[in-house]
Amino acid sequence: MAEEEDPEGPIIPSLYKPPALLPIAQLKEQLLYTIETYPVTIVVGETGSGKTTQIPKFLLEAGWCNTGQQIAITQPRRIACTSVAVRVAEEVGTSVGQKVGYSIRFEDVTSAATQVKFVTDGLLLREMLVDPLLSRYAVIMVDEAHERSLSSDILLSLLKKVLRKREDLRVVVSSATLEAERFLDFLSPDQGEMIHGKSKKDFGYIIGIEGRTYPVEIQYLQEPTNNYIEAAVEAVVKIHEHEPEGDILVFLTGREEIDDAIDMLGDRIAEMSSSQRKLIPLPLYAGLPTENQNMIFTKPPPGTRRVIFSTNIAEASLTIDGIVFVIDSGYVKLRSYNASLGIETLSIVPVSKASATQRAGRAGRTRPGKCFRLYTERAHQELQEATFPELARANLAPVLLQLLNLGITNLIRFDYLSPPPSSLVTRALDLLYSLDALDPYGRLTKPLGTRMAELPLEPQLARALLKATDPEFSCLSEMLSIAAMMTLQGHAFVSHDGGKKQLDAARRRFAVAEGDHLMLYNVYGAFVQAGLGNTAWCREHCLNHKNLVKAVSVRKQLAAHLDRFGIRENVLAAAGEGVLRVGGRPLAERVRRCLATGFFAHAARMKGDGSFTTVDGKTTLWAHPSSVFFNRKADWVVYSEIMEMKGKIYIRDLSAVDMDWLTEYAPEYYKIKNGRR
DNA sequence: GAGCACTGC
Repeated sequence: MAEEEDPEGPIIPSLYKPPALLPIAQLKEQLLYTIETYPVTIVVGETGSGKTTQIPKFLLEAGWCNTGQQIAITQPRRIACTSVAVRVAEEVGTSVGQKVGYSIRFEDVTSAATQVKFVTDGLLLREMLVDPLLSRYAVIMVDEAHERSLSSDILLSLLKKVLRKREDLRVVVSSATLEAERFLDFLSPDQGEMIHGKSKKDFGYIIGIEGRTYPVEIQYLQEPTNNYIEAAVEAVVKIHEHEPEGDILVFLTGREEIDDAIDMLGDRIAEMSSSQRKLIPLPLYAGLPTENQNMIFTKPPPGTRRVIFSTNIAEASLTIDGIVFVIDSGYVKLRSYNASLGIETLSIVPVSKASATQRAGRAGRTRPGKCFRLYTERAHQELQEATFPELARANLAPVLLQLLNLGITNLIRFDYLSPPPSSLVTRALDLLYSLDALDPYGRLTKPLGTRMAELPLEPQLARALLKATDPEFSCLSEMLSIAAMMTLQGHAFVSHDGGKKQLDAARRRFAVAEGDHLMLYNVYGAFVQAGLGNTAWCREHCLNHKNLVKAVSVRKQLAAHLDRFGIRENVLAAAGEGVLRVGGRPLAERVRRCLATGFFAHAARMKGDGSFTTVDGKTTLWAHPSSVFFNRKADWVVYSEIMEMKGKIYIRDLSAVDMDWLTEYAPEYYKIKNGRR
């Protein structure tokens, strides 16, 4: 390639300003030159720039796979992998799974012929267990890295290490403008350091690509509002009265707000003249049954305007055609982890500027649009630049377990893109130690720790599952079903027509006095018996068919992992004909004991008023209304999830236990706890 | 007493 293609000469990252943006086709030669020349290329691609589809094609044509290696493009979401793979395969003129394929959990659509592979970032991380240097790839493109998902952050840390070992590897990172320098600086050698004969300034390069979206006019409130739901409905009515045709997308934070807004808008529509009434409100959130979600993708009758009230799902995960107006509340619900209490919190917080920009952009995909922000311009200036990375606010136990399994021993000084607070790291290590996944020296135990790391489950649940084959528990088949159902995170049930009563009645049909885990087990068993394709049965019992099918896949995958460990499910037990009593203990008790071996740290005791307290008696907890213990007596329970919402702490997935079991299965944990008191 | 934003393996 010609020397004069070098676009700007050496760059100084701190002074970097995106050069004039060019459409991707015009940048083909420059992109290929940069990737050839530098180990790291950062692509600043605006929305609709075609980076995800075109860059892999360019690399393929330029012969990057001629040596038999592949090109991997990571995505944070499964849906992106499949849809982009289909499109690129079409453009290349093959069917998916041939030259172009994708690989996501439960679906590997690749073959010996596959050269370009779209993969979720989490799955590529798992692949590193088998192939730590990712030697089968010539180029790895980390797409949407600016979203700062847990997996892509970790992946970048690991790629930094791999780049130091593999001179031939090329890494492409796609990013928003804001983070470009940070990524380049992170992946590059330190000042004065040389890697493969390259110094900081000739290790990487940033390229900007022009987008193909339409301009979006932004409007702010003159005065702040104290009720953004009302303000949103007001804005919808104004747009409907004064603006030309085009659908409206409203960003709110959750289901409750969406339902309220739709009710309020319904009242306003009722007041309108019949010629004005052509306004269709629609809800959109992840928990919505699939058939209702699909209404978003069906064309409305001509002459009508749709108003979609959505959570953050419409910000990046889902694209809706025909949106011309966006109304942005300026808020989002965000999960964070309080390490000192070990409690997750779901709270409503202001969005970042990056989020606000992304939301506004949703109005300009088909023609010029408008975005109405329900806050003042001044408030916007005060927003954080970008959303806090997930790594810095998550429960780190699962990811640390995975890093240990990859041979990374010093987790405190690991080269994180954004180092998490040390309290998060120590809290996670404490938990892993209490679960016997770590020895006193912080090393992964064998085989328990390594097996826990390999299972795609929370560490506590992984431990309980691995304990299920102990003779005193003998409940592997049951624990497999329970673990699979627990990965649905409370989404086994769904109310199809908004009927709360029906939903509660359905839950009661499967409920048992022992608790929620055995209820989930009952649901799983009944579903399998009814038939995997029996959607009518699911509807009748307010069950989410898609999710139950997923549970069946998860169960299969877990069983396959265990099989690899040499742990096999007893076929008789799987058919429900196994030994029901071991040492005089009924099966249900053995399951609850087994759960206690994983969730002993999550114990609580019910008080007279139906609320719970933690073991130290300091914190009041409430059974989530979906629990069988919401209106049923209990003494001690273990739970699998604890979350603070609106100032109240809820526990989910509860099972009744004896206090003695806790001290029996986790003597050290409870000895230490007592010693401290 | 009254309810989970969104992803992923």
